Amino acid sequence: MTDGKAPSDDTSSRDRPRSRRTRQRSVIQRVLLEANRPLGTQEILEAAQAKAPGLGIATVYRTVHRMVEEGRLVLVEMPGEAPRYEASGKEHHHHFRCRECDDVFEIQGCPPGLGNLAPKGFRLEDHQVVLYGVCPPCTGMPG
Amino acid sequence: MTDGKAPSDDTSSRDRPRSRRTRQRSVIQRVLLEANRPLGTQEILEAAQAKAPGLGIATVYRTVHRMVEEGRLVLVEMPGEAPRYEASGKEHHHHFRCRECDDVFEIQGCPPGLGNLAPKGFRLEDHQVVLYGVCPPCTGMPG
DNA sequence: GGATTGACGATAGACGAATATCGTTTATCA
DNA sequence: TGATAAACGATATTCGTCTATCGTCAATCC
Repeated sequence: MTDGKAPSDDTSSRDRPRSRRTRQRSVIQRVLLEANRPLGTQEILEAAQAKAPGLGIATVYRTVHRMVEEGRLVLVEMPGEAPRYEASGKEHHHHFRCRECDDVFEIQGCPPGLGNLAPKGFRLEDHQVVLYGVCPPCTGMPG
Repeated sequence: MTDGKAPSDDTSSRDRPRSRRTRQRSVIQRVLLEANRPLGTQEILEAAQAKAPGLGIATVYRTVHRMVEEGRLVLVEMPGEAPRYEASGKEHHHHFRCRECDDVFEIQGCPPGLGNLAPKGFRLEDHQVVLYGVCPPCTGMPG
């Protein structure tokens, strides 16, 4: 123990310094919460810099971690790629990755029968489905 | 062009030096081809060192890359983890990752209805399903 | 058996992602 | 408005993975 401030046992908010509302932080939060798809740290940085010039990568990491801890953001990992982050609270869903633009999109729904895939003896707790292909814009289609 | 040796257009075997059959290489190959699950480079190293003491990590990478190029091995990537490799030529399948021992197992079968998951406008080309849970040994069950 | 050279092990270096550090800026509140 | 310290940007450092280098070893062929 280094400092004994508030005797809070609540792990999710154990005496963290009172947070401040800064321009950088709100811009990053808006970028993430308004995006309808998971974003990587570099994407976040670029989008945020458009509205807050000079914003640094360290602030992106700081803010993203904070939001994950607060439960407002969830980590989205695609095979072989750096982490992305998306707003939490959405319904169970999966993702589609476009091989042209590398963007990741949310896919509603979940294939039935997943519960029967695991052989006898395996305790199935969770699953993840990743679809690969080309998104509408990249196929040249309107929507 | 830097050197114009043999005028071979075959990409998969363009004038590579004649390969030699060494103890290290055959041990690594055996480890991979006899494993019934994808292995990471560190796993490969440890398993191979049991049969070829002193074997180094560089040889693991060299051999694995060579086997991938030769089409005898395929890359298996799990979200947020380092690459694994498994023998190629198997039927279409997916993987189960045990949260206890971190091993990855092959899962036969494929959930139906995957083709209908992608919304209109998305061109679906491929997919990957990852199951998470606990494998039989780790549940304390016999098999 | 001896020459040739592919393959080896050890390890330094490259690489991308993430974290730690530190002096400066600025949100917050008395 | 002024004091306080949270948050900032810049950047050095760390970390894990992978590659390049190089002197030595040994598979292969004559």
